[in-house]
Amino acid sequence: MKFVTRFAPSPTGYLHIGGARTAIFNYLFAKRHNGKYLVRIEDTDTKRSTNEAVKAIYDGLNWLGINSSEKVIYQSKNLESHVKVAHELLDKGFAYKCFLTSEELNDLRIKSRANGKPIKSPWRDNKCNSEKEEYVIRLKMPINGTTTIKDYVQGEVSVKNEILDDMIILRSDKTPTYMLSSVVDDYEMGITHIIRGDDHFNNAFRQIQIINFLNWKKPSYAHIPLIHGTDGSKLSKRHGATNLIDYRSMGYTSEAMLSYLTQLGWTSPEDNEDDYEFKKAVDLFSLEKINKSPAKFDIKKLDNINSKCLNKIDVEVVYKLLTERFGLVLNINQERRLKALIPELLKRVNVYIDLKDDFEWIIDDNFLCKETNNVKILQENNVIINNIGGLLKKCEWTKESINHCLKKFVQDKSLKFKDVGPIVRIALTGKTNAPDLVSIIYELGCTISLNRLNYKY
RNA sequence: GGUCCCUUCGUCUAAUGGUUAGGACACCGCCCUUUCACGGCGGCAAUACGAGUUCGAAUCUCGUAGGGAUCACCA
Repeated sequence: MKFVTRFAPSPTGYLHIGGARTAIFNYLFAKRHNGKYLVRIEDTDTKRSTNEAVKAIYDGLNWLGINSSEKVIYQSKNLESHVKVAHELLDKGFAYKCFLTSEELNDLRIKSRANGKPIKSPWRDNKCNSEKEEYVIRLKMPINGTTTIKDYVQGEVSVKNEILDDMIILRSDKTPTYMLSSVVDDYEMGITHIIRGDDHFNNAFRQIQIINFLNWKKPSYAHIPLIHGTDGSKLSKRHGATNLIDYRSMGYTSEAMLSYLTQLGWTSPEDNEDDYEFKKAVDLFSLEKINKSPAKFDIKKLDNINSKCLNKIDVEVVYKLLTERFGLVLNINQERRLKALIPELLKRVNVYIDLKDDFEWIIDDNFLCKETNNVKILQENNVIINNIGGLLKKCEWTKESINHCLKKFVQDKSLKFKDVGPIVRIALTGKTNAPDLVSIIYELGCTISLNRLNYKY
């Protein structure tokens, strides 16, 4: 059997975290079964769809590296086909023209809310059509029996057909609605597995009626639970960024995002490592292991995974991320210093943009400590750093010798390393938290280290 | 309100009727150590509640409470 999945976002805003995860699950499932993963832009609502949103979706998917296996499909390009199906449904008696005005509809809605029954248009059983040109086409939902869906995530769920409303499939302006277009496109694209957000679950019972009327093959369904914020409510701006791409600018890697989102709601059946790589999930993914309950978005966990990813990826990659992000133009020495210290610095941050706090002392050849409290400490201990500067001048430039030099100084002066270390660190970096001294001195090089240590504060 | 879904440490989750209810993140402590980290070791911490079925329930059934989805000429 061939597997075809699709991610079908509507271009009305940026790519949401939840949408991204839906895309990932679709991608994973298709790859796992050597199938196709397609992207379809659901832009039948011309009033709300924008080109910017389409671009935002592409940017997000590109960042994660989960692009469509084939050319992206725009729903709006297939409108004719949707309209044709609407009329087919009408001709076969599975749909009807409804001439209700919006006022009449409002009245019906109020009544339906009161008695708990769906809206039934009086035009449903009217044999004679009105002469008016203003009408919508509604689907004639079955009123008896039940509809059952065997969902990969939700299990077997049944609803009574009487609760199904006669949904509109063609608007009065003759354009098809999502409820119709989506079904037709899924059919024409040969989608075998519909993996989408839980918010579409109720739609499935209604959309499946179209499939039944037309005798089309039913796709399999997997309605995945939504992602919630820390307080358990639907993820929103209150909980921080919900725009996927914002996490790129915050310094997260796409690898981390991919891994985090993959494990949010899905557990690997074999590998219990929480920080498994996304690549492994391609071989292990299964819809059955998706949890039914919504998961909360936890940025601390993302931080942890991101930190692990950063420490695993190549220094060259991090260097590239940094120079692009901050527009750094470095000479060969500056580049060498930064690259040499990146591995040490990465142990101390969760997101790579936090490395910017260390740029100055690493890159700037003429850097000197400026922070007033720290300058004061240097003034009080100027002799010590100058002494060390003097000793290092005669030192062979290897880590062993530098280490030996520092240790000997401490010993000769009958001091503790902790009396000297922090001062030297401030002189070299202007900070109290930094990688180990020997590495700093060695990588900064003789000239720069001596300049900073011999300075008269 | 109707319909549907959900509920295990703070968080992500494991445990397909029998486990001292396991792991990871976070948090706390100890060790390592020239600071901060990394790393290592350890600790805190959960089956929403109430009945029932059973020798035995996190697991099956029912009820209660809480949460979520949906009820558009949006998708």
